[in-house]
Amino acid sequence: MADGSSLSNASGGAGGKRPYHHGALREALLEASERILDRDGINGLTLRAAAREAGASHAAPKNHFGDLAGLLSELAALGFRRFSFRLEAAARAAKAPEDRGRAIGKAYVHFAIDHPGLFLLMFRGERLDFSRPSLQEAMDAATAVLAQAAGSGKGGAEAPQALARAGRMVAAWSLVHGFAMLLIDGRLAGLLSHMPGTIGIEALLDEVLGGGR
Amino acid sequence: MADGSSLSNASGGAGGKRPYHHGALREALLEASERILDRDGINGLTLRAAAREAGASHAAPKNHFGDLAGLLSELAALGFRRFSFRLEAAARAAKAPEDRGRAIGKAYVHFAIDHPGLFLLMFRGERLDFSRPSLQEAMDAATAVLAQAAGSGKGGAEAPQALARAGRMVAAWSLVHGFAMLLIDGRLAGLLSHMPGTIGIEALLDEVLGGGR
DNA sequence: AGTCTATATTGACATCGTCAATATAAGAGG
DNA sequence: CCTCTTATATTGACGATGTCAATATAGACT
Repeated sequence: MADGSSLSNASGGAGGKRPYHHGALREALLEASERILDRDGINGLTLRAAAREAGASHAAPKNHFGDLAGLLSELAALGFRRFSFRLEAAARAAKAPEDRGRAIGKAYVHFAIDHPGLFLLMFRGERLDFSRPSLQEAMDAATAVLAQAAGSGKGGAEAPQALARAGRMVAAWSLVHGFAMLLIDGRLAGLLSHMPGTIGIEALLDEVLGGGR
Repeated sequence: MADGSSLSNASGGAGGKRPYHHGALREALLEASERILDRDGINGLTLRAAAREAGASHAAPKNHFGDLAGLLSELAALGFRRFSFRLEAAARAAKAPEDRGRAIGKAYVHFAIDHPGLFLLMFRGERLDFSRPSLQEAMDAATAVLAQAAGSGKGGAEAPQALARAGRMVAAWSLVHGFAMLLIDGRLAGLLSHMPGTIGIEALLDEVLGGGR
C-alpha cells in the first residue's frame, strides 16, 4: 500500500528519455496527488500540479479522471478504503468488546491526525463527485464499519428503539468527528497551550472519549 | 443586520451613472460576498465575483481587503460575531441553568443549518488569514461563549481538575460541531432517510444532545 | 485656490480547468 | 510481417481567476 516503488519505472531515472506512454500513469497520478496533499495542502492540489509531479503533460489526468472532481474523488475513495481498514484493525485489536467503541474512536482521530489533508478531502463534499461508484462504495463501506461499531446493542426496528439507536450512533460519530475536525483546524491548539503541565492531545482525547463512561 | 438597503445607493438605480467612488464599497462587498456564498457556495465566492456583484471593477476589493484571504477572513469574522450573538441569545433564553448547555448546542447546530456556507468558511482554516485582528477577536469571543457555557461547574486550577474540565468542554464542543459538520456535508442524509416515520433532524439532534443526560 | 491621500479603474501576467486537435504506442486481425 | 483500430499522452488554445503596477478620480485638508 505504501510501496509504490514498482510503479515509477521511468520518472526519475538517469536514462532521461521517458516513454511516450507512462504505463501506470493513473497510479502515479494518485500517488503524486497524495504527496502534494501532504506537502502543500488541498489548495496546492491541482490537476496540473499532479501531472507535473507525475512527470506528465498538463492534460494527461483527463484521460484517467476526466475532471478535477474525478481525481479528488478517486483520491478520497482511496482514503476511505484506508480509513475503513484502520478502523477495522482497531476494532479487531480491542480485546474486550466494551473497548471496541473507544478503540475505533481513537483510530478515527488518529487517522485524521496522520492524514489531515486526505481526511479533509474525504469529508468536504463540495469538491467531490459522489456519483462515482468507487467513491460511493468506499464511503458506504466506511459508514458500515462505523454503524456496526456503534450499534453493537441489538434492538428492534420499532420507531423509538430505532431513534435511540440512531441517536447513540450519531452521537458517537459526531463526537469523534467533531474532535478530529476541531483538532485538524487548529481550534484546540489554544486550549491545549493553556493547559498546565504536559497535557497533550492524547490525554484530552482519552478524557473526551472516556467522559461518557 | 439583514438590512443593507441603505448601503447600496448607486448599484441598481435607473439613473445609470455610478459615481466613481462607491462610498461604502467595503460593506457592499461583504454583503455581496455573503449573497454569493449562500447562492453559489464557497467555490463561487471569488474576488472578481464579489466585485461584479457589488458593481465594482475586478480589482476593487484589493483596496479594502488586500487579498482573497482577507475578504474571506473579514466575512468569517462577521460570521463569528453573529454566531456569538446567537449562542448568547440562546443561553439567555434558557430558563433553567441546566438547560443552558442544550440550548447552546441547538443554537450551534441551527446556525450551521441556517448558514452552511458561512459556517464552513468559519471553520475551514485553510483559506483564512488568522493574523487579521478582527478575525482573531471574533473567534476568541465565540470561543469564550462556548467555554463559559461548558465550564459552568467551577473547579480548581490543579492539573487533574483542569483536564477534566477541558475534557467536558471539548467533548460538548466536539459533539455539536461534529453533528453540524456531518449534517452540512450530507453525511447524515442517508441515515435519516432510512429512519421509520417522520423522524427528522430535530428529533435526532434532541436524541444526540439528550443522550448524555 | 491648490495639494494630498484614500478610493477605484484599467491593463497586464501567470496559473488554473477544460476542451479540441494531434501524436504515439500497443494490440487485434489479416 | 503488415495494416487498422483503439487506448493513451501531448500540444495548443480559451476563458476565468488572483494579483500586481500604473493610472484616474474625488473628497479632505490647508
